Amino acid sequence: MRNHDPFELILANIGRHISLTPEESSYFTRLLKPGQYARKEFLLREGAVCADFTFIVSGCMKSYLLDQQGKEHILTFAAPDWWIADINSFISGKPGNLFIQAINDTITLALSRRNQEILLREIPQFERCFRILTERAFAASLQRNIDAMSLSAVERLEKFRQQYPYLLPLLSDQEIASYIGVTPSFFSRMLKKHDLK
Amino acid sequence: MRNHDPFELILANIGRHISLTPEESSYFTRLLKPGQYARKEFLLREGAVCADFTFIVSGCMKSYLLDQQGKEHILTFAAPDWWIADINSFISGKPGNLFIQAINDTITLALSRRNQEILLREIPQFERCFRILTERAFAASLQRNIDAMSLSAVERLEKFRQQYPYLLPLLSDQEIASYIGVTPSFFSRMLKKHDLK
DNA sequence: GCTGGTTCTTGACCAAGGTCAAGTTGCAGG
DNA sequence: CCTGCAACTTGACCTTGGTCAAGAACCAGC
Repeated sequence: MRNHDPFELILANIGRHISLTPEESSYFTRLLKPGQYARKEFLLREGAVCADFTFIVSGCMKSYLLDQQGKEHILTFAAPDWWIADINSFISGKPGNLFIQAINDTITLALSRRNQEILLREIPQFERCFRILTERAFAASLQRNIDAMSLSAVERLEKFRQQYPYLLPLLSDQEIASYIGVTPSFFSRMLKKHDLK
Repeated sequence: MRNHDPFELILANIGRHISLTPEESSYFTRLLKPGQYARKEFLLREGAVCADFTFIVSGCMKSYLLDQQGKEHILTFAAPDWWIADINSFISGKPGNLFIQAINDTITLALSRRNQEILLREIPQFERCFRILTERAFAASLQRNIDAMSLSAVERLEKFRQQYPYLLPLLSDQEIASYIGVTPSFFSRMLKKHDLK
């Protein structure tokens, strides 16, 4: 029997941090808006306000920005069971500079800023939940800063592969190159030179 | 008349996010442990568990790591009214790899993990407060990732100077160089070449 | 007013990674 | 089965920033 409850994954995600009664769970899920995105479809574009905190049910998304020269820099990937947003825009309510785009056909659950506020007011435990989620994301982001400063491109690639093995089959070389911060041509040379194919 | 209440700054910091009764304020401040550090003194060393979330009352601190080649990479500076910690170690309870060191003589207020737990249990509003603080720190960290990927060294320096003008008189060139991710010798050349002195 | 340690500067050389353009390969749609 | 586009590769050359070592400048303490 397959998984017929679209909320099973997100409730398990939340349940790792707080315990909800069935009523609370159902209150929560009613605040979520299901969405689906075809491969390459955008959830958010540069200049738009990021109104939602989005949970990935299946598929995969990426957030990236275009620099002054129009080059794409990938900030994060989001696989199932992860959240994605342009945090800066989400917390400030101002237009952001990130794109969020589906890498694959993707099914999502969106929690809008407004509904998040309602949720936090009605079930204050969620403050705790979001604090913990944010702490972890923050720690991961700091680690990425450290890696960018102290590791070579090859080391960053190795680390990426070990850390996110399940992402590898979903991503093009270009996307991995962008995430670790090198150009596609250097990435290609790097694979060859170090026999990393 | 000078500021005689050592808790004034931290209460204002908290008060930007939540409203406390006088009783709550006093409950909170009793959970804080005052500390002072002489210039160059360590609050935390590599391999130790970071047990405290530390608020800077006056002075200035930095967190950094040493890479495999023994080079120092500064992750964050903390001026008065800021918090500093090795978040990774703090949330996991495991030994971390950061040093936290006073740049100047510094006065601090430390909230231990244990006391934070008590605080969160007794005054759940603090969940909200720490969620917001963490969100902001996370957003800043993401922005730093973006800058590292998409800006040149000179651009990163300019941005740093604009963003933290009050830090400049406290820091040596080496420290700024380390923060923006270049060597001291390249930093020196960079200043000369672009007349940035 | 020395003396010693930092910090900063500079020169000569080096290496990691970028750029641009021209192929190749691969594969999806018709 | 062909066409067309996107992804990947490769060559020639360039730029940014690193390394190492030596000297200059700047204190702080005595």
